[in-house]
Amino acid sequence: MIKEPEMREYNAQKLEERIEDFWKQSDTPKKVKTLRENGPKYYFLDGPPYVSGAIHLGTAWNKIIKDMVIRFRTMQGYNVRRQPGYDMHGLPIEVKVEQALGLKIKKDIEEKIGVDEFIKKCKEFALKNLKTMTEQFKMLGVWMDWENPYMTIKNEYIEAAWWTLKRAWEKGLLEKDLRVLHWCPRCETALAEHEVRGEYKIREDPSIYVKFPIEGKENEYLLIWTTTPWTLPANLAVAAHPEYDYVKVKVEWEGKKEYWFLAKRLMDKVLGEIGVKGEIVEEFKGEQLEGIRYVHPFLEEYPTQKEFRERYEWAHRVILGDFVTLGEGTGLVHSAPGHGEEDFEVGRRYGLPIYSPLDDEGRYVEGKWKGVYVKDADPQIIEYLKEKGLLVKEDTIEHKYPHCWRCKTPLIFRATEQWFLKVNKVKDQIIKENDEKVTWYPDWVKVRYDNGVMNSGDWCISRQRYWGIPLPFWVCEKCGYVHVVGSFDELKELSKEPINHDIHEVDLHKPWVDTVVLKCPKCEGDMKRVKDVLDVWFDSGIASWASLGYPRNKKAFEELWPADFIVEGQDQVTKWFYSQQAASVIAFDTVPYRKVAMHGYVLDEKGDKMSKSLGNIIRPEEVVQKEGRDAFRFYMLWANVPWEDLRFSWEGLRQVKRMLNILWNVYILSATYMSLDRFDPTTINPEELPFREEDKWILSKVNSLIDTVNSGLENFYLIKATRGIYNFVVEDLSRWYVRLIRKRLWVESDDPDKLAAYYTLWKVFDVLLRLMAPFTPYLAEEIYQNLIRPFSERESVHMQDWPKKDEKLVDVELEREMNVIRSIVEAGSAARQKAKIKLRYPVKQIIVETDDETAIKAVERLNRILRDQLNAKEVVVGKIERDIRAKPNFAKLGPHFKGDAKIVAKWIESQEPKELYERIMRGAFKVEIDGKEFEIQREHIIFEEELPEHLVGEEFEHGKVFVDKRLTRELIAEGYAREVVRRIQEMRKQLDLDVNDRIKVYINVNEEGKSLLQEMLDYVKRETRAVEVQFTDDVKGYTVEWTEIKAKIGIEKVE
RNA sequence: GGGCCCGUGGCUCAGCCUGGUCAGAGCGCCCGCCUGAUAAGCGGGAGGUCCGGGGUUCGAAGCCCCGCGGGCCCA
Repeated sequence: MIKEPEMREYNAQKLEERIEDFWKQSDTPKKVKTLRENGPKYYFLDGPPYVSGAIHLGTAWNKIIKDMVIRFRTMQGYNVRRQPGYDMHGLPIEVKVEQALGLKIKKDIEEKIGVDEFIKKCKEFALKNLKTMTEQFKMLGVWMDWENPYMTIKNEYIEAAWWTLKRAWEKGLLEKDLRVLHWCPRCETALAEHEVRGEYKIREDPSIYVKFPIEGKENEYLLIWTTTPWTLPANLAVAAHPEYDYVKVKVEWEGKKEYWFLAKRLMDKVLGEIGVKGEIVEEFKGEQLEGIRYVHPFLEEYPTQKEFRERYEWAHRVILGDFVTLGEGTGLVHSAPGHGEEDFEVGRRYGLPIYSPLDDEGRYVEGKWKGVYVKDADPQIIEYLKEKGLLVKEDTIEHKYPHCWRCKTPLIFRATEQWFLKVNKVKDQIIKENDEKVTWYPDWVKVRYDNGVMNSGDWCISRQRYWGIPLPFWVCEKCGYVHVVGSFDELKELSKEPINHDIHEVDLHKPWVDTVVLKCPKCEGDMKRVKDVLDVWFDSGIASWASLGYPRNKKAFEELWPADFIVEGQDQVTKWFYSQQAASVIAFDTVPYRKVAMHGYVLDEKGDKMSKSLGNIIRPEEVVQKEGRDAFRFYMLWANVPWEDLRFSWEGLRQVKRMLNILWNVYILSATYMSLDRFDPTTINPEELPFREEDKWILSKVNSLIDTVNSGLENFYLIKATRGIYNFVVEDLSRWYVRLIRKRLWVESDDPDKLAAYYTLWKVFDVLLRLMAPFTPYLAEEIYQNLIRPFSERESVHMQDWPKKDEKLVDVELEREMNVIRSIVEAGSAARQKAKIKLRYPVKQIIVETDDETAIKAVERLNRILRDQLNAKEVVVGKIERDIRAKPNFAKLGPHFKGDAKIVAKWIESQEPKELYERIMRGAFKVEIDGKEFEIQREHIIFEEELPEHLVGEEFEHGKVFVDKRLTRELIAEGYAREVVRRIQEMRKQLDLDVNDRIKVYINVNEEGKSLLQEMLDYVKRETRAVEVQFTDDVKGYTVEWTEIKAKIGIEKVE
């Protein structure tokens, strides 16, 4: 049976705690899983959050979306895989652990702490954060398999990475190569493209113009510009664009005549900056400069450069490259193939050496500045150039420069040997597979994605660090043969010393894995593992199969892969969305997911990013504690379209809370009456109930709502679903349906009319709660437990099936008519307000003037609702005869007719208004007045309707609504009685009387009031449950003086 | 510099795909109403160059082009 709710007010915190207990006690999440065990499989893949610490609103948003999807699909009957994942390796953790241990430089790890200990600490740190984050996710009501998350640090996971790399190796998509890459001199490791993305920060650097003397010429120089003086020692060429125009200009420099070469278009700008005047003496195309040899500025200081000068045909010459731009600089670009990507490429074309005389910490290993850190060398180099007379101009520049994503050290470009996945070879296939198999939400993200793929190069996967998946590459010390190990078993097989453990008894991380020496299959020599670990982005890239335990366990993979759905923030478009496809195409020749959705970032109310420095961080706990989990969840899915950034607003959250509160109130109302009447929907045959129009209407509406929510969820247009629910609850259910049926609920005894309303309400809840369960799992459960559970076998709303639309109940025509009725009621209420007749006083007649067929039908069919809501004795469709008055509009006449305005005005006043109205409505016309011609326009005349005195009108969308404001004595009596009743009700409430308590009423009122009330005595008694009403001066009991109605009223409870 | 997205009342956002119902909602503001859902609820009002400029069209917030401003991603 439905019980009277003991919690009258919506207290989210209390309710949610209670439901949390309920779920725990009855083990609901597990039952939900078991229930769907045999359903069709649905592979949801959790993008693993990085275990950096506590979650923030963005992480919360992400998991809220995921949980909603999981619950939705589960209710649809799918057997949803809901394993959460955690990304647990990588530099961010290493950096934090280094800080915690007080380590300054990379060597400290090996020398002060030891790799073993360091790894242990990293692992502890990662596991500790995992635990914290899991608790936070649980707090949000996210139901995932928290006991069984996939972790990238598990041996099986590592094995999956090894297997994948072996696949790449076998397919020739893995190679070791010397290339120029971003390098962090603090972390002492190479960084991949995606790690540098978004890490460009403004910083100040030197900006210098330097002249390189041209060999064999007096006073002729190539003018170059650079912001990285430290790369000059490694300079090997100067690049020019073959098609641009270059000039040789004559300048006065330090009292001497000199000739400088630079791009024509940049001449004025550059010479202006330097502060010299120049005169063009010759012009060339860039290609004509090719081959000019110059004297390297540090030829003497760097013996290696001297060697290059001898050995390489193209060293220290002008070379050609399309990458040269005229945006800045001189159009002659200093090129150091060991320190720049483009320099590297063009250097390769000209057969130049890749020279990068730095150690891992960014210090020169030879030459004049040997041992100096490159950034420290900048000023020294500038000073030295000055001494040599080669520095033309010294300045500084603010520009964007890449920094290490974890330690914020400025990065340097450096040529090193690294391991690469040759993504360039499979790019086309990635795009093709993506095109054919993946649906993107919203669809334009796919364009962004494709552009990203086309722009990306090979993937540098090696890191010279510790906390990561060890690269499974073993190299023979004797013959250099490389073997890629694809599994633990393979490792055992090839190991020189027998490994007598199974996979769970070892830790595949460093340092253990480095102790394993393999026997070279070629020469029987010792093979040792390369020291590097894997780029952490690769870890998550293989999640779709590694999380399933593949390849060690094949079953789950065969049943589930590829993933049906993934969803992450917009920063993952070129990261996780991409790394997964790249890794998967390499391993399986196809993409690993079918549907992918993108969401935005969470910003603060003003649209700024939340950050510690701005002090505008809002923690998920704070939100939950203030407004509750349900409101939080619903809000995050309601505030805006999911792919845009969400400006978190407390005001918006409160608005959602208000909606939930309204729903709660509707529930309290329903449950209170239903429990009082011991309502049981299972004993009722709905076929026999006398449903009213409003019942049919709300049932139609709730069934239409199913469609709305479905299409919103299927298309990841989440606000369509949430706003649909919001509007239904607030507008349809509370503001309208409940308002219409209130009186019916008051009727005592088993009235079929009342039962129809109960049944309707119950049915609406039955559907609505299921629709809301994925969004507000707690509230839906609470109401379900009282209202639905007593009559259902499913012990939780989350075990219910997703509602299916009942076409029989949908009546679009009725929905349309009800819309009209609502707008008529609104207009009628507005008219009443104008006439100053309170709703408590009935009016005689309301006339609806309209030509609209739906409106006419609606007024007929739903007449009772109109009369009821507008408190009118009669509502009819009709036409009001009215007069029109025409007034000259002086505001318009004046400016238009100037001095003649008065004549025109007079003419307007003299016309028959109705004729004038009809004439002007056909368009402007000309008229002759006093021999002059004037053009009269619509705006020149103000038409006023003159309604019959007793009517007040108001427009609605299909016409006008008129209220007859004549009050008869009968009407006044009724209204006055209602005034009195309302006051007595108020007093009953103040006394905290029970709805069924009987009372005696004493009224002291003037004769007029008394006589009015006496006509309505039965009504007053009935409404207030009074056994007796006495008119007396001697008012007894609980007494209140009501001045607004000039009466003193007393009431007494009758035992 | 390139790609994608966004720019609608004081604020937060719908509407744009499929051009034509005086451009909608909520919050805030002002004025009322209602009262056994009630430390709630409801109605009305004021408030908008739909970022700017061109174009297509009988008609543009919407479609096209060019700007401006913001975001993300990439150079």
